[in-house]
Amino acid sequence: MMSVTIKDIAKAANVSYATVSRALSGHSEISDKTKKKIRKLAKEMGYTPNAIAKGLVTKNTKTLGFIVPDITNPFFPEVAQGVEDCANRNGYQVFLCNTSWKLEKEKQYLKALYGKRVDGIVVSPTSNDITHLIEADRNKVPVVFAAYRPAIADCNFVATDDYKSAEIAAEYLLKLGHRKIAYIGGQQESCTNKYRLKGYTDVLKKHDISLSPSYIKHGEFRQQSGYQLTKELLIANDVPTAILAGNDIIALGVIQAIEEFGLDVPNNISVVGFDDISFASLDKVQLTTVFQPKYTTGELCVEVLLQKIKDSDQNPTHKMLEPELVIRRTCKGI
Amino acid sequence: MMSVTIKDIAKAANVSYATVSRALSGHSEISDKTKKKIRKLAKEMGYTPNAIAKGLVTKNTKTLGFIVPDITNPFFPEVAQGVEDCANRNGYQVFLCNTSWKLEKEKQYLKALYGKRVDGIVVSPTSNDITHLIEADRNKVPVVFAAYRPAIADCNFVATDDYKSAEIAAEYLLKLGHRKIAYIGGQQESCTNKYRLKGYTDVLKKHDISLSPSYIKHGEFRQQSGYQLTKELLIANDVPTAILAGNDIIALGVIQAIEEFGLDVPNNISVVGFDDISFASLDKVQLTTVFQPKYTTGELCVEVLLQKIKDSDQNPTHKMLEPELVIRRTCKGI
DNA sequence: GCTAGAAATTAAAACGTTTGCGGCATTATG
DNA sequence: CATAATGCCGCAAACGTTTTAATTTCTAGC
Repeated sequence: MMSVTIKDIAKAANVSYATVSRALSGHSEISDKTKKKIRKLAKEMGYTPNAIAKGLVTKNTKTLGFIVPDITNPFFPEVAQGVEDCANRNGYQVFLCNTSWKLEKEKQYLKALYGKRVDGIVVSPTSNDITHLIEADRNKVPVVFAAYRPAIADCNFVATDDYKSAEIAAEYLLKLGHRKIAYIGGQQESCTNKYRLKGYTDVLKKHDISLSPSYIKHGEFRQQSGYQLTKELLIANDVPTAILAGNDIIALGVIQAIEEFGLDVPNNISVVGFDDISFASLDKVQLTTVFQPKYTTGELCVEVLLQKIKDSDQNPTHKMLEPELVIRRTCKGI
Repeated sequence: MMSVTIKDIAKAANVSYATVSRALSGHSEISDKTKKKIRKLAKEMGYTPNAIAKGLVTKNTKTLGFIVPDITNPFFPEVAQGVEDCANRNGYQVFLCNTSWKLEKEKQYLKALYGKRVDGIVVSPTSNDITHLIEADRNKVPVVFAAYRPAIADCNFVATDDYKSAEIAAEYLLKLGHRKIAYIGGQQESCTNKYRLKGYTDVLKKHDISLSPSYIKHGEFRQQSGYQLTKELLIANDVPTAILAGNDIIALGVIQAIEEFGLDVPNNISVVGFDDISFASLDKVQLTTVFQPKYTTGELCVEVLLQKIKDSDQNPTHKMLEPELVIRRTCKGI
């Protein structure tokens, strides 16, 4: 498995290896004749440039990292697709790193990515503890946050306005006549969750609706968690007429629990989610939810990342994307 | 953003950089005293080893590539999870490459991965044209096929027995009394599809059931494709009583088309899929399907890959995993 | 206190590229 | 025809590691 190097070609062509390098890369003074000759030779010999040797001298690897908390939630593959496509279009490749919502893994991956000298990192953080990411951004490698709005101003992010998303959803439920609206969230500490929760509580407050603390529950951004939490909620005596779920897969769990409990969606309880993952639009599901531009988020992330790579001391970019209510069949007026 | 190197540490510690290297890597003769001193220093100075420089000399990058056709199909994230976890456990990282079912992209990625000198590649090929992958495996970098059984014997793969899967499904449908069973497949050329199709046709033949060619349709492994093809099927006059879908997401499209057509699943038409993606078990969906051990597939792939990396001239490994019929609510007896 | 041998350290080469600088042909200029 | 300008190309250093061989330092035995 000995691979052919630039030196082998140089020997075969009887030129210096500087010449080979120039012929292959193109962007240097070299005669057309030798360029063609060498390129032909390289092809014949089955030469594949060693990107890692190249990276060592040029100091860039044309590689990005993408850290996600849960590749199994269809939300992330869709943004990953955006990340990947855009990176690819610009000649970059991406390391996908899945943390399974574990901060420790996130830290490990960050270190590994930096060790591999990726040119930049887009990350959808696992928790609200992002000090390591900020530190990396400041001293080591450009970072942009995906689908996450950091509390600190001095960093790049592109996110959908979670606060507004929750407002829209809550307002919609209110308009339908609901007053007893529960919230089944994901990780309580997560930024996304905080904004959504705040959007929800603010709207209720604005309409002078007192919210019972038993109506607010937190777990994880997982179907199982939504299921479990909803069960607990229903077992308690005061059943709500509507449930705002932390995201779509939670919503799926919520619905499952409701129906298993013998109640109907939307006749007994209305449910709305967030994200609009592809399965939400399934005929059988028809989940009312708040759309987030997932693919676009991914694309924009690498766009700002590439900007940052090109010009390292530009001002931080913040992109706020617009959510959109998509009404399907899991909500009903009272 | 100047990173600290081994030389900086050497200077600070007043030793040669060979010593630093040894102190950090550990597996060489060095006194405990200097080892501790240097490690402490390295930490203080915020040293992160440059994996790419290391890769250049050691000839391995502790990096794997994983090429998938469609990250958006939940089947692949689950095997990706297996790939990633297992790789991670063994100190490897993985490049995720998404081809969107495009052969050209697959070739590009293969080249890029080899350029980055990954230590191995697991690939779920996009088409049945795998010559480039075989060539790579022979001359450049170990390759193992995931969820794919190559026609050529001399290569590594781990796959679920697609032929058997289709047999099981078809037998089940027959047992329920169905005789008019259609097949809505994915890419016709794909290996997976061929085996599943053959399993299906063989079983029908065995039971002396003539199969109308209009009952066999091919498109892509996508929901939209299943939807479209089923519409065409239903418009023609001879409506089947059961449909075997090429995989679960196709099945979802199939069901959608059937219901939109005014028929009911399973009362008018039974449907079975393949894979058992997580959404198949949704209360609202309850898709009868043939389970494939997705996570395990991923894990096993990297296990055999790591074996192959360790011992490059060992015999090819073939792992055949067992499918399993999971009966839910989309099938009914006649 | 000397020496043999072991243990710890250093020096230097190597990995496969890119690139600045210098030199040699070749062509243009007067 | 001599010189200047230009175009191509080669030399060699550099990137940050690991590792082999050589060298120094230490330890122990006498």
